[in-house]
Amino acid sequence: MVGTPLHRTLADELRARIRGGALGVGELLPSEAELCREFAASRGPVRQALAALRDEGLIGGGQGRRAVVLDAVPAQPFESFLSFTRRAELTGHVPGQRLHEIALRHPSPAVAAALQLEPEDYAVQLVRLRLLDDRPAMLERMTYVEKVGRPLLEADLNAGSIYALLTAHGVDLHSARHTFDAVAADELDARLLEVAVGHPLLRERRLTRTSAGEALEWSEDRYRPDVATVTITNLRSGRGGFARE
Amino acid sequence: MVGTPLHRTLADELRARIRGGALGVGELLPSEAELCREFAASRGPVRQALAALRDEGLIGGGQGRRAVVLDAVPAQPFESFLSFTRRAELTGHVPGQRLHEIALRHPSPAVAAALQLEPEDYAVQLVRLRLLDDRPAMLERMTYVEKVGRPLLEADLNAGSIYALLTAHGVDLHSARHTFDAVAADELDARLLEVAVGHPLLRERRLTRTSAGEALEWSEDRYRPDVATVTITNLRSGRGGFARE
DNA sequence: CGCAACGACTTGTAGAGACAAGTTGGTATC
DNA sequence: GATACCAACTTGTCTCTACAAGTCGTTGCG
Repeated sequence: MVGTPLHRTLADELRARIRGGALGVGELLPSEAELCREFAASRGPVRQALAALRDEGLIGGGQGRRAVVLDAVPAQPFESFLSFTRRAELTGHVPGQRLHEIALRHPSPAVAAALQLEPEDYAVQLVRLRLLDDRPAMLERMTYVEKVGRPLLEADLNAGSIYALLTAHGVDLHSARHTFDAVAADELDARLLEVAVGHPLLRERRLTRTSAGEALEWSEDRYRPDVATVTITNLRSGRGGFARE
Repeated sequence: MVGTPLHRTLADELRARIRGGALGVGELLPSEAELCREFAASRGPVRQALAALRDEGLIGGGQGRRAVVLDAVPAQPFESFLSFTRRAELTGHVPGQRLHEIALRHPSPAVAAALQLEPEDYAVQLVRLRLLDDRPAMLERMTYVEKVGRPLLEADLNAGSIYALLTAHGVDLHSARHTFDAVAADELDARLLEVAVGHPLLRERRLTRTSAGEALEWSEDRYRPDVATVTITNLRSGRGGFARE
């Protein structure tokens, strides 16, 4: 693999050992010096890789103490935050989707402003109905900046998770800002979600950014409250979890 | 300050500049080389400090590009998660409240189950209207286990934050689970929030626990979506922030 | 036997240097 | 004027060195 930074391949290798069971929970990792020898690297990249695993909650440790494997299956708060598919699977439901439309067009001024786009820029917009156990659960209206959205035009959007597709394309999803409120169902909502016009729906508006702070995606999701809700758990000190069900 | 690592004081200093307004949102940070000169440090600690701010979502940037301030108000995860009062103050609004009723009674079976109470146990229940800038914003129906709720019976609930009152009494609030959906306004909602019956409202149901896992509080809050919404920020690796406005 | 001191090992912190890779703005050319 | 190119600047990555600070097992003394 040419082009991938050393610290990254190192982190991937260690992650694989932990997930694969070569390093069990509670076991000690090799010391930094040993890792340096093994991978013929200096301490910099080794420490960078270990810091990454520490951030993910995979390993712990402290000054003077070797790093220890904490958990083989780390919480993936971010992934489950963004992926309806992943969350449905984790809660034992069968996710599904029906693409309503996909288009390449100039977004409306409001959406363009959220994504920091110029009036002449294009964006990929799609409307998709999400299902839980074959029942209409959520209607998502998503807008991607052109560069990110291009691959979606050729993908089979009835087949899988957009989140998985984007990360597979190397898209750098880093942070997301979610705003929740309630709205009355409009014409389209009512038809696709199979409720009456005016029925209360949970609305989630989301802006997703890269680590550089560039906006990538603007999404407006509307949930049928009797089929799907959004759940968050937060601790006084620690990472927050997130779930949809 | 003896004993604190250089990269930490550096991060603190930069954080202070951003929060204090010396570095506004959208502004570019000094380059790494400039920071090295200014603090007479090498690039190591400087980069460590910048990485910390990046993790917090305060700054962005990329290879070849200077770091840029993304957000001046970093997440205050737990406190702002629970306190309407605190959040309103942070966003520059004036919070208010009008107590509708407070009672010591046997809770309904559903609420008793959520709080793991026996049928003969008492609980303190209150209904309170929350205001933002004197406009009705949210109606909260809260239930506390008797031991925790007792002090509330004697407190002036029109004056301040219950969260602040409880922590002042040494109550060990540790984790909270929030579930969001949408409901139609009922009779009481409509009268107090000044909307029509059937109007869509954002509903947040919350179960708060001690660090030992005992349930303390069950709350059902209903937001007027045109006055108040709920916002969460989550990062790929790091704690999620939370805000109401 | 209990305990303190020591030493080997480990991670945390910091400095300096070097090159790669990306961005930006100015300049020369067509 | 539009475009291609280049040079300066900036961040990303990596190496090497050095010392501080913490952990832990061992050793020797009381």
